[in-house]
Amino acid sequence: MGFQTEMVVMSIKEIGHSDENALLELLLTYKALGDEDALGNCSTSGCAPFRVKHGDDIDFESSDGDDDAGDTQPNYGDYGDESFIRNISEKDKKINSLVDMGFPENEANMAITRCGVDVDLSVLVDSISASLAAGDFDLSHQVTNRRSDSFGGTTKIRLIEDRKKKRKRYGGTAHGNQIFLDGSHYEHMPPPNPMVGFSLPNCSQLPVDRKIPKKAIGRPFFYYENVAQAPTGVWATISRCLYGIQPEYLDSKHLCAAARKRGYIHNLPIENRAPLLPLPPKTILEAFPRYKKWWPSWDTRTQFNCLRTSMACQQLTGSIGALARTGNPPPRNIQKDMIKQCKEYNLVWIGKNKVAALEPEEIEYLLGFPKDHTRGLASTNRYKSLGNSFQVDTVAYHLSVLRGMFPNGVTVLSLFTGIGGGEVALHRLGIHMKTVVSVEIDKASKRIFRHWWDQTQTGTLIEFDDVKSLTDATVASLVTRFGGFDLVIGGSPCNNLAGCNRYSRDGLEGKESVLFYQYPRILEAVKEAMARM
DNA sequence: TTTATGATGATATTCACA
DNA sequence: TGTGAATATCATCATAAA
Repeated sequence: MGFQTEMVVMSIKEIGHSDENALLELLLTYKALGDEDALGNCSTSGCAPFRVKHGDDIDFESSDGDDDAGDTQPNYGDYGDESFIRNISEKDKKINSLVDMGFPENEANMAITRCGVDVDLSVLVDSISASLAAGDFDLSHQVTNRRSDSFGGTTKIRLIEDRKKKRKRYGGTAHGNQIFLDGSHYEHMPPPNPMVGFSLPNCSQLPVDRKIPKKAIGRPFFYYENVAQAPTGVWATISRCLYGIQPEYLDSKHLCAAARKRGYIHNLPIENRAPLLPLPPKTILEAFPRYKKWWPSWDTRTQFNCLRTSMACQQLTGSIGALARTGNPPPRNIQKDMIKQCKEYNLVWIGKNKVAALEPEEIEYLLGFPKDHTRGLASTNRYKSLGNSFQVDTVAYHLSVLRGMFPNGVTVLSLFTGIGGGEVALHRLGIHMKTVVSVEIDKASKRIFRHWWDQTQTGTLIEFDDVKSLTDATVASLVTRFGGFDLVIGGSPCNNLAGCNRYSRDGLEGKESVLFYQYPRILEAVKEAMARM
């Protein structure tokens, strides 16, 4: 039948999800009317409750059809219903449901294999959509007249599947986008080179063709972050779920001494940004002059690579020290091997022929956190929490535009707070936080953030553990209580997106990274609640 | 039970060169 | 412009040690 996800969502919103026959009947009606007439032209699918109307606005539809009174469960796109699957095996029933929605049976089966049989139907829909969409999306940020044509023809699907099998997961050639025989290609939002965002401190404004849909303009401002080099198609999906706004890709090496290639999607103004002062050092030896004494001339590094969550082991640093003693200088081929390891693990020369990993305090400094911000945790946990955090100077540069807009302070909804990189950025900008509603599940990170808050802030801190437990009803209640939010900020888990994950780089449908979908769900709940104020 | 350690590639981009 | 080599990457797992 070839129904689009949006069509399914609209139908469910209209009649609920307990009446399968009525649902299918309505879907058929939509189909008979023609996708475009019923739904508008749509080039989306990665996130379920995303609907594009005719014209130039992009509108979200809340995934839960009611006002969430008494809503206590995570419900983003939740139209799975146990009564729906009562009489037959869960897997078969879900496959049948998905096939009835127009998905290919093999894709439905694969989605259940990927996501498990217990997940909501919406998760399976999103998984299949993302999978199929890889070869079926228009790249434009704007709404186009290109019809999605459901999920493409059978031939195309098989072609995509064959290609996927060959590539195993997210692969591709080393050169450019995948081009199919029919001329289409995978959705792709390659980061620019150089990765300098829309502007840099003390540099002239770059010409930026930036379009923000009407509905996404203004309060609440939002700021979303994740790794720039996510698997192909991930940023296109993220962008679609965040009003089609193009990511601002920026490598923090342009603001500090460590690389951190990240994508940021936000609706903040980009004029009149101001960096934190003093500007942080941009080279290793400016940041840590004491290492100059031991730094060999043949180690030509001037900046660190990405500061990650785990450090080099002693065995590695010891073996590099031994290699360093093979000559003065060591043979070129040995130098090459050593530099390769030093780059990968961000090692520094702390003595004669002696390298070591950066200390947690040094990483705090490079990332723009106050000294001892994470002190109190075991060192491995300090590395982990820091590796997962923002580079404060980078984020502060983007958030700096809020200073003039909210002279009396801001009310913040902070999702995936971690150790509070966003809040530290606001604090260092001199922006008062009247209230922060923080959502973070990791107890150690929560403790770090709470201690920092108690020491530096006078505003109100409200904490939640899990984004999934922050229901639309709770969001509405918070909006009423605090008069809305000025800023919704957060970077969702990158575990399944990061290139260094050798085990579960599963994309946005991965176990942790799937939490991304909570961000647009909650953001939209905030916007809807604020619209009712 | 918590923490530290060492081993575990694939993917995608960048760059040099023909 | 096309090709191959070089390079970078918010990680995870099993196991040992504390």
